[in-house]
Amino acid sequence: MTQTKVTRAERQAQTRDRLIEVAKEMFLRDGYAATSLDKVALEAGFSKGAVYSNFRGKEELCLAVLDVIHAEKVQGVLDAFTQDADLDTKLKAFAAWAHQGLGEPRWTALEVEFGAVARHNDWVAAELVKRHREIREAIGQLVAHVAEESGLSTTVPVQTVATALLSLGVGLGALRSLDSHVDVDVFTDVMRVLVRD
Amino acid sequence: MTQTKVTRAERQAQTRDRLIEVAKEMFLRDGYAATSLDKVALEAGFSKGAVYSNFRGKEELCLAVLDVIHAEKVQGVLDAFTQDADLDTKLKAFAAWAHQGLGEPRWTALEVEFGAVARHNDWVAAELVKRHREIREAIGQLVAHVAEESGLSTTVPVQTVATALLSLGVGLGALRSLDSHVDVDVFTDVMRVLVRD
DNA sequence: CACCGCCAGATACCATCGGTATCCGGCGGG
DNA sequence: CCCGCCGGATACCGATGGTATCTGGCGGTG
Repeated sequence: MTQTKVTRAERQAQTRDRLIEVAKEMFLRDGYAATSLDKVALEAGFSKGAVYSNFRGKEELCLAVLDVIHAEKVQGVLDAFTQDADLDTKLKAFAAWAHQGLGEPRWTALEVEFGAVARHNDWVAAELVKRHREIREAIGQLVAHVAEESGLSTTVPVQTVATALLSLGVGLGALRSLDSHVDVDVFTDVMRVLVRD
Repeated sequence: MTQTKVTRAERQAQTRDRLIEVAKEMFLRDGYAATSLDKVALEAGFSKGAVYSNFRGKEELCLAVLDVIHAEKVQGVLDAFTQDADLDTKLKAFAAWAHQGLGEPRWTALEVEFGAVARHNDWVAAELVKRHREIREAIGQLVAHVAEESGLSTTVPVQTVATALLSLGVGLGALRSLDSHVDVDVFTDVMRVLVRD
């Protein structure tokens, strides 16, 4: 039985999580600019005041949302490559994941739209850059690990591969969010070329 | 001596061109959302009414701006590859152009930010997709031409190369507009890998 | 156990923006 | 020469992000 014995801090944490959850859905579906704080708060069952009492503003809310999304993405990549199988199986698993990842949800679209916002606020820009560097670092380590494990070498430095894959993913996703005819397999095709030797 | 003998249509065309010119500068410098039509009109020496009498709205103004930018970009690429020299010289010329193209101006940032806007307006989305397809087509033909001329074959289909290069350029530019430490050379590195055999 | 300070969240309000409706003044055809 | 037409100006609206202020109930204290 869940006691109604919840401290104020716990209540606030619940409010915060619910706001992030609702905001994530709306940001991904409608984009950053088209999602108003009023609508997020209302959909979550609160008023705009709740948002401003949990986040410094719209940007900080979006950063919190991006943190959740990034964690999900990292987990997805790890799941694909962690299984005990040969490289081709792993690449296929990753390709399948990338397919549904670059397919419908508009993650990269949100990422780049928010990037435009960040350019007007040094603090937001710094926070976003920090996250991007972590992601590139993670990709680089993963690529290095996979390459070594499979006895392959990359055609260019690992850091270049990481930057290329992140850029390609972001760009491809952004293009695809407009034109679903853009071929998703381009991503894995390029990836194979970069790690082949 | 330039006669003041200008028809009304000519005057309006001048107004339109001036608005596009000013809007291009402000969109690239501050981004789409952060550029208000009031400021554009004022900076151009007109009022907001002039904007709405020349364009259906902010989106159409931005499409006109993108047309100008696209034309400049295409010309830049052609200039790099049209010169009569060996492949490596051409690639170096292109690399130099890409360096200053992906470096400071925030073209790709504008492109992806406007892409987010386009998702809420079918007509705008269609117009943008049309332009993207033309660009990919142009890149594809150029790559095919260069490869054939140099007796090389691409490691993946030409259309894939074109999509990869456009996506990579867009993504890399978007990332770089936030974090200038992201390596520009990634673009040409990947390009070399894709056309080498 | 009663009381009161404090804080999460609500409410009211403001500036700015894209967009629309309406108006004005000078060009150009009759 | 004159009047209709249209490019551009002006006034206004609804929505949005952000700020200031208020309030009611939780939780530490005597």
